[in-house]
Amino acid sequence: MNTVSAPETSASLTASTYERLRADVLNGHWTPGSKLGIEALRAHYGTGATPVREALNRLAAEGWVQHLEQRGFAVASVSEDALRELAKTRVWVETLALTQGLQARTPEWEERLVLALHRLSKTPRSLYADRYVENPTWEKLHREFHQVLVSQCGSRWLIGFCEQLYDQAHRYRQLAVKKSYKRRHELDEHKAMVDAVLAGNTQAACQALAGHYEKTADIILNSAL
Amino acid sequence: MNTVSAPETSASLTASTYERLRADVLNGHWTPGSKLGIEALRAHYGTGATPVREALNRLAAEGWVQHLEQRGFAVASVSEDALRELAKTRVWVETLALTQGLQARTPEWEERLVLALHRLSKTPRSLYADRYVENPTWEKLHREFHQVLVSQCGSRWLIGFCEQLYDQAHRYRQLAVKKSYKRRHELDEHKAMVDAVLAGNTQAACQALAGHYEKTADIILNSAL
DNA sequence: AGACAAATTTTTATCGATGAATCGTGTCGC
DNA sequence: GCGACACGATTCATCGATAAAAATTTGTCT
Repeated sequence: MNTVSAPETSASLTASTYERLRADVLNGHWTPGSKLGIEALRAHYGTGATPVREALNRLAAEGWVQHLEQRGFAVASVSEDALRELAKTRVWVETLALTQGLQARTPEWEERLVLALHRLSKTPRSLYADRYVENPTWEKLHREFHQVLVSQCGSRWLIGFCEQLYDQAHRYRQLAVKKSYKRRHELDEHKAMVDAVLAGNTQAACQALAGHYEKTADIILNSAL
Repeated sequence: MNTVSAPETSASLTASTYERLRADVLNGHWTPGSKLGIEALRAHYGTGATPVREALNRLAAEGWVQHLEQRGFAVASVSEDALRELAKTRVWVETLALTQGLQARTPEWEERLVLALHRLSKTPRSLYADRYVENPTWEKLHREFHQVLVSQCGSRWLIGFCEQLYDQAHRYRQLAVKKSYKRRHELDEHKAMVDAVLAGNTQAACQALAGHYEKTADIILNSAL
């Protein structure tokens, strides 16, 4: 849709530090609960304290890091309960978004959905067949697929919430995958959702969606966070 | 519940600047769309540029201000469409939260709700009977009431979303009230919700809730934003 | 040894100054 | 008359230095 990457040195230092730091929290590079000392980050990302601090403030507002008044920042912690709550919320909120989307469905949306699924199906989840190595393309397309799924709901707020929850869940997935990667037929699950949407069957679509998220949460929980 | 105010010089400068700035955006002190120059804010809040900047970064992440790369910050703009979308989303999300809350209802929750309504009913909306002057106590209790209403849903995410939406709607209300204040029987509406909840009637509760928000939005829209 | 207090080190929060980009304005050429 | 360009004035983003807090170590006394 629009130009994709290469934010290398483009934007402000704050912006690029924010993105890198965020990505590093998301993919588990910084362990949940661990302290994010200014000096350490400053050195790691090769900037001054100001950009680091501003980035941390944004991330704190978004809930990725925790700000302890007068004693710095720490990576937001994780817990089994929090994951269960997250999964539950996702089912609720995305069911809502999907239901609304179906009530306002258009051929154009259906086409975008089919296309997103097609692209996802053409991309392997892992870079290698024998062992799991994260495939950035798959990750991007997967996020896009879920984004399209809720994009028809007609509320930018709701779409934003879904994205937030997606990213939160993504972190849990990343953390789990580091322990053990479990093969899975997610393509079938995605296809089931699309089929239900194309058939205009709200109930089936929501059920597929709920099943998908519950399964994801179970897998993560079983990998012993 | 806990100590309320007087964050005067207590916390860090960033924290207090954040709170004050946020409050000023919420109650319309800074006009939507207007520029928030660092120097102006620095002077107004009597601090250095750093705390102002960090506060702005948090507010940007929360959607209260807009950050234009390399050209500063501006108060998030408003529009009729945005308000309609906001109201719609509120109905959806709070209906969801309320429904879930009712499915997990407890005597303790009902008591908190009754109490919140009682306190609200004892407080006048305006400080004066003849003309409208915002009553901070009423504002606080009103927010609390709506918070309690959704607090039983079992998802901190959902509760957080509801609060975000409440605060967003609050800004629109503040902006509208500056143009014209319209007397209204909100107490009856609040009572209708509580009654429905106490009766365990999910449908009636959600209907009352939806009506309440739609009416609010209409009043604001009619005051010619 | 354990508890407390003082002294030291580390880290955070904030300031003032500087480099860098944007904006405004006036001039020149067509 | 109007757009391209250059120059100055603002304003933003970032740095290095410093004051203020917290954490850590050391030292003393019971």
